[in-house]
Amino acid sequence: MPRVSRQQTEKNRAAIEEASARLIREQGIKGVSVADLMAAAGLTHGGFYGHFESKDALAAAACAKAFALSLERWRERTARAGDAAAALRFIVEAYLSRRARDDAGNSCPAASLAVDVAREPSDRPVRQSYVEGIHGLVDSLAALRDSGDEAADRERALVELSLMVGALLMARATAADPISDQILDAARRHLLPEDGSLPTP
Amino acid sequence: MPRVSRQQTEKNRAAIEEASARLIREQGIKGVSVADLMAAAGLTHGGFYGHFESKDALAAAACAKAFALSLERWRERTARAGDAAAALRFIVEAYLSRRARDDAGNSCPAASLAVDVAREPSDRPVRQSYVEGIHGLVDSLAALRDSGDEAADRERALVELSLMVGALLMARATAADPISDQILDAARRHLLPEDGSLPTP
DNA sequence: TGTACATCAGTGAACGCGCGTTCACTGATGTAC
DNA sequence: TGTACATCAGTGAACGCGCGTTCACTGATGTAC
Repeated sequence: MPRVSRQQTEKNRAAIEEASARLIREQGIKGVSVADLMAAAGLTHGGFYGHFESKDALAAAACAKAFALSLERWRERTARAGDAAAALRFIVEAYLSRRARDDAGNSCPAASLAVDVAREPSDRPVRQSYVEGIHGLVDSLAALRDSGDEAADRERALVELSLMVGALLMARATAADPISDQILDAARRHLLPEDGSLPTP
Repeated sequence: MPRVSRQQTEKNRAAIEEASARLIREQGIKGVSVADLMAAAGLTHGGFYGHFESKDALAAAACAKAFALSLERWRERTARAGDAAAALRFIVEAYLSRRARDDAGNSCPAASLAVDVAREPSDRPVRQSYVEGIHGLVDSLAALRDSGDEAADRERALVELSLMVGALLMARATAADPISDQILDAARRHLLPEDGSLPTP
């Protein structure tokens, strides 16, 4: 059934972006085909080029979308928390949870897409999306400190995000081995030292 | 020129493994073809299945090889350093160097292969290679502490490796943006707090 | 040590398949009057 | 408001291409005597 209303067209485009944001985090940019992505949005592959110039262009849009979703979730957690310390705790605990490890498609693109983006040639638009996304997350983490020393807050945020990304990715790659949980727990205790032992999932 | 001596056959197999260890770290397991890998070893693609049962089996061997090379390099650095603290400094500085960021093919497989391995189904042999490799690196890092508290040394090693992996991967994905160097510097200062500012590459 | 021959490592064409992208077509949507 | 028609979002077949894997073949290596 061809020709669809403008409203529906926009919905379809959004559906392609959202499905792609999930699928490329799960399986990688090269791991899903245009036909896969369109099918996940409930469409057939032929209409793809009416929405995006190329698969590269979609990858950039999907990466930006994934970061936007992550940042939004961080903001919700921050709003729900009483203070900045509690907000940081919520963010870290969710980031390093078994749920996040086992559901790459809904977790942080800074981690899930890092290697894909690193392997893209430097002129590909997805790299710019990734850089902007990292800036957004780092600024957001640094703002939680607000110690007065802006440089120190930012440096701390860079370390926090790096540790979370590394721990999440290694935990994912070693899932099924006991070291996977140990990595997540060690990273969480390091970031939240007041934490004693941990709640089981 | 077919039929080659047994010695040459072994050399060829080693060359395939070594070329693959480099290329899959650079471009990913899915990013290089069997023909690419064989060509990098100076051979044609048809002979591949005389050496390996499948591309999956090669990926596992190449991953193991990459970890073995990394561990060997850590051991050389440790031997060259006067004491354990100096060894840790050598390892961290090399790990978080611009050189390592810009040369994924020769740097730590714990980072370069994390996402590829995480996306492999759990029955693929490369996952076992990765888990064993991580155990080797963690044990090696923990041994450098040797504080008497084995559990604490190991937990610290898990945090150190996670931070290095995350920082290296994010620095790679953001290369060309100033934040890339800032990530490497922040992680290094966190791991080597006695470090003041840094030598430029 | 020398000879005859079986072995098998490597070659390159070929296989079926899925990829990103293009395009003629369809028919409901949006618009001009 | 109603009608006639141009527009264009989505469909599905088709394109050239590269993938992992197979296989008949080649001829130097390794071995039996």
